[in-house]
Amino acid sequence: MLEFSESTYTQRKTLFVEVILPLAISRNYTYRVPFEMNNAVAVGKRVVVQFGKSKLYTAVVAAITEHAPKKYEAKYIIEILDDNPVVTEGQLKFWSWLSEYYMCNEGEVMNAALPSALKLASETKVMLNKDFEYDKASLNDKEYLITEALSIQPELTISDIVKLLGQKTVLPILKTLFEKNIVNISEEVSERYKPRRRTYITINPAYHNQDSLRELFAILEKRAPKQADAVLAYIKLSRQQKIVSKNELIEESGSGESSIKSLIEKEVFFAEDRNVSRLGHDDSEAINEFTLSAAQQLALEEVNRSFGDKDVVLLHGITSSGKTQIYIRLIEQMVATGKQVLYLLPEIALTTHIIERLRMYFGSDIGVYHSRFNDNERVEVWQKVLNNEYKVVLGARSSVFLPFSDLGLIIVDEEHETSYKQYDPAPRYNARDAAIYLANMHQGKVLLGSATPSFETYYNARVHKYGLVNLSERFGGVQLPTIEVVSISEELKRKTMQSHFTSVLMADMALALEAKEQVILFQNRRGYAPVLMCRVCAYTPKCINCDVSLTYHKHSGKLHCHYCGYKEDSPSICPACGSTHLEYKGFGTEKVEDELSVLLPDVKLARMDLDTTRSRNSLQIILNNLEEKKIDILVGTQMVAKGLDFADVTVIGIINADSLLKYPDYRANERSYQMLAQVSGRAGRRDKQGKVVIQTYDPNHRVIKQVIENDYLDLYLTEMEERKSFKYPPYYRIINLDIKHKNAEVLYNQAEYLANELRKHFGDRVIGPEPPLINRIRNYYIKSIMLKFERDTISIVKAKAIVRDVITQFQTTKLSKGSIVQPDVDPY
DNA sequence: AGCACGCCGACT
DNA sequence: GTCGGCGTGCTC
Repeated sequence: MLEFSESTYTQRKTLFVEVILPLAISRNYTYRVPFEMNNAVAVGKRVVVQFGKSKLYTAVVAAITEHAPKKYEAKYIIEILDDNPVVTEGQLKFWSWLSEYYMCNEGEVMNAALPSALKLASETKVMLNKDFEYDKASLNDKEYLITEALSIQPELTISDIVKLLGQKTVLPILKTLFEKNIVNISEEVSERYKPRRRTYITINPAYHNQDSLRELFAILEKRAPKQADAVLAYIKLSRQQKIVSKNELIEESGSGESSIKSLIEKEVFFAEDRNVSRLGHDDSEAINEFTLSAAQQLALEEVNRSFGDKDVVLLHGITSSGKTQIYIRLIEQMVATGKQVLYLLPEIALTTHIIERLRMYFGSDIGVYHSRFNDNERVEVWQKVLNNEYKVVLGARSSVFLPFSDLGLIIVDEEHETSYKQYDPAPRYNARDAAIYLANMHQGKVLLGSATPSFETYYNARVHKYGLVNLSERFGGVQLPTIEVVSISEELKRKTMQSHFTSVLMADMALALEAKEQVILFQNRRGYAPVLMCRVCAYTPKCINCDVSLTYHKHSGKLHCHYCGYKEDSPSICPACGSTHLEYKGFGTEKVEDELSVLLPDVKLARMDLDTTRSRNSLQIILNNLEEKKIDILVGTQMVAKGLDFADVTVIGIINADSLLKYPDYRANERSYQMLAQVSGRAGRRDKQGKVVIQTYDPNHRVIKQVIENDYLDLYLTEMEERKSFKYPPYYRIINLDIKHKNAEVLYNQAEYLANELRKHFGDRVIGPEPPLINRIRNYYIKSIMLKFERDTISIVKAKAIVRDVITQFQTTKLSKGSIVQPDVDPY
C-alpha cells in the first residue's frame, strides 16, 4: 500500500476497487473509492456498496486499480467496514480457484465462506442477544435507539434501521453492537451446540467415616426408606466405579428423582454438572498421557517419512486402530513448529467425543467450527484464526474457508465420508479435495485418514501420487470381530428362519442379551415396506414427482416418497383394478422392529433412521439411551454405522446384505463394502471379541468375500486393471450437470437438447438424460446429465471450458429460457 | 439475489 | 377496462 510519504499524491489519485458481491452473478463489479477513503481501502476489507436500485450489500475488495471503467460511470463505495482485512489474499486466491474448479461464481463461494454476520445486507435480520446483559449507559444515542426498538419488536431488518435512524450508514453502528455482543445477526435460527452434560453425585465427606454413616442410615431408614436405598446404592456404586452419575444412581437404587433431590437438599449428597466425554470414565484420565503402541509408533514414523517426499499421505487404519492418537502426535509436532493445523471431520462425528478429547489435550489453543454454532461464535473463531490465536482448528467442511495464515497440516479424518461434499447450493465442493489445494497453497501437508478409503484416494496412493501408511492392528489388543455369513435360502429350506431372522442370528442375539450386552441390527431401508403391489394386476403406487415406487410407513399409515418427501394415503383397494389383494413387498427398519417386538417381547427395542431422528435432539436421545443401556437392540439404517464408539455392542446383525449389494449407484460396490465394513467394525469391546452375522441370499457375493478377507481396494483395483473394464472411478473424471426447471415436460425437452449439444463435443461420453426418473425438489424438477471421461483422455480443464461454453450458449437459446444448469465436478 | 419491465389471462 | 401472474434482463 502507498504510505504517508505519498499521502498527498494518493489523496488526489482516483482509485477503483473490484469487489466480490455475495450473489450468484458472473462478474466482479467495479466501484469508485472516494478520496477520503484512499488510504483506508485494502484488498480483503469489506466495503458497503449499493448494487441495483436500492440494495446495500457487503462486498469484499478483491483488487484495487487506477483505471476508470470506460463503458459506465462507477458508483462510489459507501463505506469501509474494517480497519484490518478480514479476508486474506490467500483466501481470495482460494475462492477464485474454487469457483473455477467447481464451476460457480466467486460470489457463491463468498456466501459459503463468510459467516453471515460478516456479510450484512439490507435484508439481514438483527435481534437482541438474549443471553447477554448490557449496560444501557454505555450506549450512545443511536445504539440506544436501536436496542429500544428491538426490545419492542423482536427483529429488525437493516432497512428498518436505516428508516429508524434516518441515515444511510448504519452498518458501522451495528458492527459495534455486534462486537459488544448486544445484538445477534441471523438468517436462520441456529441452535447452539451443547456439550453433553450430566449430573454427578458425590457424598458429603462428613459421611466418609463409618459411624456417621451408620447414624445417617438409622435416621433415614425410619423416615425415608427410599432415601436410605439411594445412599446404599451410592455406596455400592462408588465401590465399583470412580464417578457416579445421577441416572445410574436412580436406576441402581430404584428410588426416584425426588429422593435424591431431598438428599441433595439435606447436603448428604452433592450434585455437580459436568461435561462428559463419550469415552468411558476410565479413559478420560489416561488421555493426557498416552503412549503409542509399537504399531502406532511405526505408523507415525512412516507418515513423517512419507511427508518427506509426498504432500498427501493416506493413513489406512482399520477401525479402532487408534488413528486419533497418531493425529494428536502429528498435531503436537506441527504446533511445536508454530504452524497451524486444521482437523477436518464429517459433520456427524463432531457431536462425538473427539472435540472433548482434543480440548482435554490442547486446551484453549483449539478452535471448533461447526454449522451448529451460532454466528457470533463462528465470527469469534474466524477472528481468532485470523489473529493466529488458534493454532488448531477442528471443524466440518466449511472450516476450509477460515482465514489461515500458515497452515502446516490438514488432517481429513474419515476421508471417504460423503458429507465432505456439499450438494445443494453452489459451490458444490468437496472439502477433502479443497483441503488438498489449500494445504498446497500454504505448502503444508495433508493426512487423509480412513478405515475404508474411497476408491479415488486409494488409487492415488497406489500410483504413488499420495503416500500410503497402513495400520492394521487394533489398538489395545482389541480383537477383530468374527464374521459369519448365513445363507437365508438355506435356512428357509430348513425352515429355521423366524420372520427375517436366521437361527444363527437369533442364537447370537440371545447370548448377547443374556450377558446384558447390546445388539445392533442393520437394515438399509427405512419405512415398513418399500413396495406396495396389487396381487391381481401387479399395480404399484408410484410417486407423482419422482417415478419411484412409494414406501409404506406404518407409523403414519401413508405411502412416502424417499426422494422428494411426497406422501399419500395408503389405498385399501387397488386404484387400478379395484381388487383388495394388496401386498407389502420387501421390508424396512419399521418392519424389522415390529416383528422383533413380537418375537422378543421383553427386550428394549429402539429404531434409528431418518424418521426417528428428524426432530432436534432425537439422535442424541437415542445415543444416550444406548449408552445408558436403556436399549438392548437397536435397529437402524446406515446411521448406525457412524459414531457409535462407546456402545457395549457385541453382536451386529446385517438383516439383509443383498439390499446393499444391489445399491443402484455406479459406485455400488464401493459403498456396499464401506457400509458393511463400517457396521462390522463396531462389534466388540476391549475385553470381548465381537460377532457379526451377515444374512444374505448370496453368500458367495464378491463384496461379502472382500469384507471377510478385509481387503477390498486391492482386490478390486487389480481386477479392474487386469480386465481393463473401466467400470468405476477412479478411472473416470465426471462432470454432472443438474438441469432444473419448474415444468417437468419442458425439463425433459431441455435435458434432451442439452445432452445432444454436449454430444456434439463429447460423443458417447455423455450419459443421459435417462428417462424417466425425475426428482422434484422444492419448486424445481431436476434431471441429471453425466459427462464421463476416461482418465487422461482429456484434460478436465479443457472439458470444463467446453462445458461452460455449451451451457452459456444453451442459456441464451430460446429453448432454454427459465431453466437452470448447475455443473458439479467430481474429480475422480 | 432483487427489482423493473413487459406480455398475457381472469377478474371488479 | 385493469390486476397480477412470472419470464427476462440488468445491476458497477
